[in-house]
Amino acid sequence: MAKQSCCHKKKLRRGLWSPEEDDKLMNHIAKYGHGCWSSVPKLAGLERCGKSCRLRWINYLRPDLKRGTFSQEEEDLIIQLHSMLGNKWSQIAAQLPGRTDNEVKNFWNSYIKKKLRERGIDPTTHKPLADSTTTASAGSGDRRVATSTVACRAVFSDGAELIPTTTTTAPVQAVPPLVEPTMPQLVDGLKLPLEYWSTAPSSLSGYHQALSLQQQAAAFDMDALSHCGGPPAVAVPSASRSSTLTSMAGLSPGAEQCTNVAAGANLPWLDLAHNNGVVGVDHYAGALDELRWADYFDGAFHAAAATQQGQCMYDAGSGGNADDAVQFVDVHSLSNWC
DNA sequence: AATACAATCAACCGCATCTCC
DNA sequence: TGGAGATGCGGTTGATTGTAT
Repeated sequence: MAKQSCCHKKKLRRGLWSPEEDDKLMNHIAKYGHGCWSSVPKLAGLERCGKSCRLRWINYLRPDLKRGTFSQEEEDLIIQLHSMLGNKWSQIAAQLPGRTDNEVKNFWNSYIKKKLRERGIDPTTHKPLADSTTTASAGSGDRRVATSTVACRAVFSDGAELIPTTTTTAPVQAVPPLVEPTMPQLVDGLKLPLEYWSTAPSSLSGYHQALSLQQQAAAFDMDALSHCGGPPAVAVPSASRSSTLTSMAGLSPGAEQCTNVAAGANLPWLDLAHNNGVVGVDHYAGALDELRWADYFDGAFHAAAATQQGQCMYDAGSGGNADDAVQFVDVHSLSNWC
């Protein structure tokens, strides 16, 4: 017999929400906040499970939701972020104010995925389709092997294609091993230009650029991580709490310390640009682990490696059309895991 | 107008992780 | 320290809506 959900077990209502149910949930949260979700349905007079209430609130009722169609800028940003983060929908959605992970995921699956395929790009690997199949079949454990074989056709959001005349084919073994960085190289100022991911350095310069940034990371001031009034391990929340960000931006109680989340999607404890002290990375090893930087840099290093191939899949390279491309990723926002 | 097919999106499910006792 | 419950996430499903024939 198939395992049944909590709603089944408790014989609770399932399926679409009625306007009356929405009203009840809205009114309850407006008055009391959601607090413990499992107690919300009872307190709000709903025959739903807490999980269902939470989902309804996050995906539909939250007052800060944007709704409507995605703009070209949002679409470009989603593609960029997906190339770096993969299917980390909550993290991607955190960079898009007013959008939910579910919304972004649906948009990706129903629209962007198809669009990329039509342009000959594998939506999973963000590499040209034919090429990604060959590299995938190689099944190598060394990601640099895969990226070093990427073809150089770039397809941009306006449909333009760019086929560079030269292709770097430096043997992989000639490249010194990249040590996966532990903390953002994104230190220099508040915003990281996306040109970093899309510039076309020659041969090994991309590697050296990454290495240089890696060295910067070693000198990165992470003391700022504790600006929220506590040791980093406490102040820096887990990545798995990312979606809490957006709910905190809403009406939930106890969100005072994060009110600027709603305004600018920035966290006070991540106000890195205003602190120039230098501490060792090891000092915050625990916090780093919590932040799952590896998840981020796994993708980022893909992109850095791709730069060695003169590859710019989506944006700024389209003849420098700045209007069409998302130029910056807010570094702080990339760290918005609350 | 009726039907079939495709696209969209809200909601569910199962699992992983976190928190509390 | 371990277990139970709560929470969050990503994948998937299914109902609804739109479009083509």
